[in-house]
Order: sequence, then structure tokens, then C-alpha cells
Amino acid sequence: MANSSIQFEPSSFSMNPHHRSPEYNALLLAGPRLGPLKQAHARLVVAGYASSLPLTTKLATLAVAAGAASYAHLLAVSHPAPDSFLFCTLTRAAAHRGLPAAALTFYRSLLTAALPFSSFAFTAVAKACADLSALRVGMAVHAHAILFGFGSDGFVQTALVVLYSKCGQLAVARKLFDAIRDRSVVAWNVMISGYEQNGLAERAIEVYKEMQMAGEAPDSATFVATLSACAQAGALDLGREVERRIVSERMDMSVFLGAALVNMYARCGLVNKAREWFDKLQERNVVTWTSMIAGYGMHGHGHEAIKLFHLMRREGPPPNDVTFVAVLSACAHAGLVSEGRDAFATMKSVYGLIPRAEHYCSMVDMYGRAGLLDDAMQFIHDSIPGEPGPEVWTAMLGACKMHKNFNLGVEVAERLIALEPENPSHRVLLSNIYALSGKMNHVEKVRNTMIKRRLKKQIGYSLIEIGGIAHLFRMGEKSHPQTRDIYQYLEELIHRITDAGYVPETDSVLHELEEEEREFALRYHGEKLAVAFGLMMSAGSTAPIRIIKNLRICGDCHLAIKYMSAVENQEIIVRDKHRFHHFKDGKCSCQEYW
DNA sequence: TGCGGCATAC
Repeated sequence: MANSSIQFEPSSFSMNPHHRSPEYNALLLAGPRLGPLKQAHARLVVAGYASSLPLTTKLATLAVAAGAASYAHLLAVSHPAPDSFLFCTLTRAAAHRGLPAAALTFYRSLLTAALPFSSFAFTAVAKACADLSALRVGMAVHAHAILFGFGSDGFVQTALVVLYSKCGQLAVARKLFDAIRDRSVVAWNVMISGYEQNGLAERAIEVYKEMQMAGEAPDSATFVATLSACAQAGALDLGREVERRIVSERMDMSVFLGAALVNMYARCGLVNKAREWFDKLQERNVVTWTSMIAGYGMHGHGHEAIKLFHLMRREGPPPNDVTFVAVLSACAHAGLVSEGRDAFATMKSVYGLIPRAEHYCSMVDMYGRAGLLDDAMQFIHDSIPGEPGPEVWTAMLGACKMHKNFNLGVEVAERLIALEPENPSHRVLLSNIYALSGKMNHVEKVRNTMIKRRLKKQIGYSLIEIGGIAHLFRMGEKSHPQTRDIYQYLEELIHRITDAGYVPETDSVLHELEEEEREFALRYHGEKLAVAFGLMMSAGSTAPIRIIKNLRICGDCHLAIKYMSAVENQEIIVRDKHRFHHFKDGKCSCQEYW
């Protein structure tokens, strides 16, 4: 924020005349480039400055910045009297440069030389461990930090919150966060983003709200992390509120903030708002473009995605591997087979990118959804090097189910189960396929195996946000305070859609595996309850009803919601695990292509 | 010389 008081610029006084020596200037001139640095090094040796500590420190730091960590290490350990500052600086430079293993090496040198520590060493080495997701080493570093008296240093504590978050230890991260006495805005930000990055968007949002309650002023990184959490949770109301603050506080629209806004709107279902922001942004990088393309893809707007991709190729930054995941997935969800095939070829021939599992997966999915099961199998055999991973077979299995190819489906499912025996979703799909082909004795067998092996399928839920509050509905949910009204509303709604021609798609009920779920059947699936609640609460309003579902929407709910959108004359938008469904006038934007 | 931020398959 603008500070109205007059202050001296500290930088104009920080020039140390000592650093103006010709040797030091030669190092600065060489910069982080290995060749020139080696020449400057040679001159230092000739001029007799080889044992000057400040010059060695600068030289070695620049070598790390040039990526030559082992050269820097050699310089440091061959110095007759290296000091703590030298190793701390190198640890930090290596961590900063994305050389975490080298950072650990410098940190060990500091330990073995029995030199004093500074908090800088701990923040740097904690970051290195975080980047490596090296929990055990990180815990040792944490112990050292406490031992050497830096346990309550705010910078060190914050770096440790990052470490535990990156290692997935959110409970530990939170405990450390709570223990920080004067939490800086950075501490709040890392806690928000720690939850968000670990898929705990609701917790991230809670921390953001706590931060507001604590009267802490957010900065642009706070908003970036919070918008990501909103995108993940589908929390549109909060996302809009954050947007309002960003605009009203005239916050600098960094490339991060811009991409976060585009992403939030796309993933909350407002793909046009996402595009408005995309067009408005001054600065767009590969992530901004990729977010927008992915946004079109998940809404089934394959042609828009391809159009934007072509525009990107003409006037945007070069697409990277993630861009191609978004492009291929967009093609798969819109049935654009030849466009997808072209993009896949371009990726390799023009951009020299090596396809990963995600790309193969999208290609198989694309052929498979389009009903080209033979092409999908051929692609698996001809284009994928080595053994295809389980993700590829999962895509293939989905296609078999979609196009009711039972023989191939059973074959693929058995292959998958052999590959990942503990993954319940493969068995759920296999039982779906048996159910669809009417082999109820086989369904029963799969179900019994799952019970015996204690494999539980993921519990589905649907969320709806009303007035900024998320209401969660599982199948047969009865804990909501308005349960009676909701069920009554749903009963009436089902009567009305039945009059309009709705016939329950009972295929979808056959794979319900848990006992307690069976008694409720399709009628009370979470998404139906959530839609009923949404319709009930929005009587008279024309704003679309927005539902977020954690799994894929089932066939019967898909059908029922189409009818609901017609009889209630209301747009209903459902985000499921894979994409958006916009229901309007009895039709869905996915055109049964999901 | 220190802690933090955006996009990805089923």
C-alpha cells in the first residue's frame, strides 16, 4: 500500500565501497554465466585474491546461479577458512535456483564445518526439502532449527509450514502455523495455499476467512491462493467477492492474479466471464492461455478451445505439455477426433514435446468417447511406448462402458484389476459393465469380492452454494435442517417430471454397493437433493442453479435434471468430476458426450 | 543473504 511518509531510499546508501574493487566488478560483469565466471576466477587467482572470502562468496554464488553447483562447492570447500555466511548464502542460492539437492549439500557442509548457523540457512534448506518432498530430512532440519535456537523465528516457522504442507502433513503444518506469534501475511498465504494444494479447498477458505476476522490485510498472493481454492471448491460467491476487492483496491494485476481469475471463473462455470478477464489482461503467459483453453474444454466448447489454441500458436507464447493436455482433453470432450489427432502430431513434431500418460490418456479417451474403440486399442498398441499405465486402461474401460462393448470391457477391467487390485473404482466399473449386460450373478460376485477385501467405493456428494454457504448432500442425506421440505419438494418434482415423460434409468442403481445406500436407491441421490434444494430456495429467481459433484454424475440424475430444467424452466449447471453440464430446456450441453 | 502466488488426463 502507498506510504505517504517521506523516507530515504535505503538502496542509495547500501553501496559498499569495498564491493567496488575491480575484481568484484569483474565478477558482477560476468554474471551468472559459467564461462565468463571461470575467466574471472582465473584472474582472481593470478591477482592473488584466491583466498579473499567476499570474492569467493560472490564467485561461488554466481556459479550456483549459473547452475554449476559442484563448481561452487569445490570453490567453497577448497577455501582455507570458509565462514558461515559463505555456506548459508550458497544454501540459499541453490534452493532459490531450483537445485534442492545442492542446497542440502551446502547445508551439510555447514554442519560438518561446525560453523554457526543463521536463520537464512534454515529457511533455505527447508525450502529445498519442501521442493524434494523430503519429509524425513525436513524433520531433521526442523529439529536442528529448534536445537540452534531458531524455533520461534517467524521466517523459519513459515518455511517449515511450507515444508510440511508440501509433504502432505497438513496437521503438522497447521500446528506450526498456529504457534507462530506474529503471523505475517506470508504465513497466512502459505497456510491457505498449503490446504489448497492438498485438495482441501474448504479448509483453505476457512483460513482466508480467519485471516479476515483477524484483521490481517491480504496481498495479491492471498487472493491468488484464495481464488485457486474457490476454483477447486466451486465457491463462486467468495470468488466474486475476492474479484470485487481486487478491483476496488486497484491491486496490480500480476500474471498470477490474472490467471487465477480466469481459472476461478472457468472452474466455477462462468466460462464467458473467464474469457472477459482473459481479454482484459495486459499480461498473459502460457498458464493464462492454458487455463482458458482448459476452461473451454471442461465446458464441452471444443471448437472454442481449438480456436484459442490456434490464436495462441499465432500470437501467444509457445504451448507446453500442459497446454496439450488441455487441448487434447477439450477434443476428447467435444468429439473433435481429427483436431485432436493433429494436435497430438503437432505437439511432437513442432514443439518437440514428449507425450506423457495424460496425453496418451486423452487420446484414448478421445477415440473411445467417439466410439472408435478399435482406433483406441490400436493407438494403445502402436503409439504408447512400453506398458500402458492404469490411467490409459481406465480411459479405455470408460469407453467400453459408454459404448456397451461388454467383452472388451471385461477384458480391460480384468487387466486393470490385476494392475491395481486395491483400487475400488475399477471393480465398480466392472460391476457396472456386468449390470449393463444383464449378468447379475457377476455383479454379485464383484460386489462380494469388494466386501471381502474391504474395498469401499468413494462416497459421492453434491454441493450447492446459497448466499455464500455451501450445503452438502450425500445420498439420502437427512441432516439438513430443511430436510422435510427438501424431500417433499423433490417428491413433487419427480411427479412432475414423470408426467413430462421421465422414466428412471434403473441401470444406474444396480451398482450401488453399500448396504445403507441400497435402501435409498436413485431417488435420493445427492445431486437430486441438491437441485431440489436449489430450486426450492430460488423460487422466482432466474439465476442458474449451480451444483458441484465430486464424482461423475450418474445416468439417471443426468436424465432427471434434463427434465427438471424443462419443467421448472430453470438453467441448472452441474460440475462433475470431469466436466460441466449445462442443463436448459430439457437438454444438456454435453449432448450425451461425457 | 530469508518465508508465499497461476494451468493438466480418467
